[in-house]
Amino acid sequence: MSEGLRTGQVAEAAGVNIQTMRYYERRGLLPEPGRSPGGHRLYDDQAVTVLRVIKAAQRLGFTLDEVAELLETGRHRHGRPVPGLQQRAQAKLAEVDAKIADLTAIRTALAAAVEAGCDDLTVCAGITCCPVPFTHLAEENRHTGPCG
Amino acid sequence: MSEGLRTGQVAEAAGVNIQTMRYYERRGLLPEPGRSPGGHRLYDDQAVTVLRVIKAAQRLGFTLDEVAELLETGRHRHGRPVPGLQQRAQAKLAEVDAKIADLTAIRTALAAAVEAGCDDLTVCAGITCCPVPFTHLAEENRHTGPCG
DNA sequence: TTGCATCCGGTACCTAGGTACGGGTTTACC
DNA sequence: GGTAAACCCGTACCTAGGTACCGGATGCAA
Repeated sequence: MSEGLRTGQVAEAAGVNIQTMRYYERRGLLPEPGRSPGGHRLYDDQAVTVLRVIKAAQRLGFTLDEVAELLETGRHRHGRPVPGLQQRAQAKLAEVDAKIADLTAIRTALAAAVEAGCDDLTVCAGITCCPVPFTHLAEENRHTGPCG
Repeated sequence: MSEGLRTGQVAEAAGVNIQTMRYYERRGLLPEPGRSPGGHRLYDDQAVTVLRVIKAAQRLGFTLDEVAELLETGRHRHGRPVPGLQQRAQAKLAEVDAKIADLTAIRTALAAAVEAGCDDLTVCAGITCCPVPFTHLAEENRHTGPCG
């Protein structure tokens, strides 16, 4: 019976381990799929997408809890009003913006290093670019605090 | 003798644990500082900056190994030609650009969710925005591979 | 010189996020 | 109906990145 994708197929398509899928299911990141009469999981192909989204968000430094939040914000349960969702979404948005800003700073510093042709370079030996990179990133500890 | 900052001061200023500093030192992320006659570490205030940079990069999803690479690219040992540095810098740059792109995708989806006023919304119950968010993020597995 | 805060190195422990193993079903195909 | 591959659940184990604890030494002020 090929009514839906089996665990292995989804895992393969998304490039993750089967055990990882079950782990995500336990953590509530991956919705529980239907089952075959014999108890085998049967996914629809959105599962693959979800998995890829999870992995992408993770690479960007979100924890699994944050990813869960992100996903829920995104799917927002179709019309059922989730209280506080607006605020959480706003907060997430700010967080994402901050990350983009930081990455942009890194990007700039990196691009400068590349452009200066660091492989053979004595030019900058004293200018701003050298002593420590990405300085503007670190000027304040705006991200410090209860780490949340 | 207050010739330089002591471990505790630096840790405090950067918002990290003292043990963590020693850990970074062992990992080669934080250069070994000078010592007092009695063996206590004495840092200059750049150490604080470096620590903050490390933490910022980490929040963006870089591993400590990657951060080390990033830092080395940035400081590039003042004029001593490091072979292959150009290439590594280029690669890092591409990586950073990809991250920015992904974050931007997430940002867009999130902004849409906010703007649609998800708290009371039935409007989109069927449109692209709903079934799974950030779809464009996941369309291909461009990041898949040996995970490097 | 006494005393308390701080630091030292070494080792043990902790959390997040997986991954592997084992013994037992289910599926799918001949 | 037989059988190999894939799946089930539960539990144990692993890596990265820290953190905590310990007994002993140092720094510095009174």
